[in-house]
Amino acid sequence: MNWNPIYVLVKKIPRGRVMTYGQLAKALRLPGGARTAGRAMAASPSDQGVPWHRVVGAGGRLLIREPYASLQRKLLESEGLALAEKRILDFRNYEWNPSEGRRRGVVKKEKRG
DNA sequence: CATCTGACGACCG
DNA sequence: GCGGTCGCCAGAT
Repeated sequence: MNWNPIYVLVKKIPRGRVMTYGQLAKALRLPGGARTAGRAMAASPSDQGVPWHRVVGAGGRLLIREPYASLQRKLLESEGLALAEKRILDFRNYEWNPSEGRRRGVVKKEKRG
């Protein structure tokens, strides 16, 4: 199969969490950087369970264009993420790092006022 | 071969 | 915080 390491890593992103193209590139030391990750994602197979919607631009920006943009928004919202027009709100709380592995790493608790 | 176009990211104003 | 620009690299025309 096309076990592109990018897809392997993307598959590990937990539900309700996201990673950026740049993070993927950095984690896998992809030559060409984030664009390479983006190119791979654009060609991600739809029948291999790759949660492509969990990959977003730096800062939690939503970069995908229609018609997939709508689908991505829908999927992310269904996983509990709050979205603004062009980005994920409180992106920092959802960003996932492969090192977290099975660590809790869940949402950082907000300071109570 | 020249040029344009991206599922990008860092910078700058 | 937002839009514009530049650097990067592979594919398409």
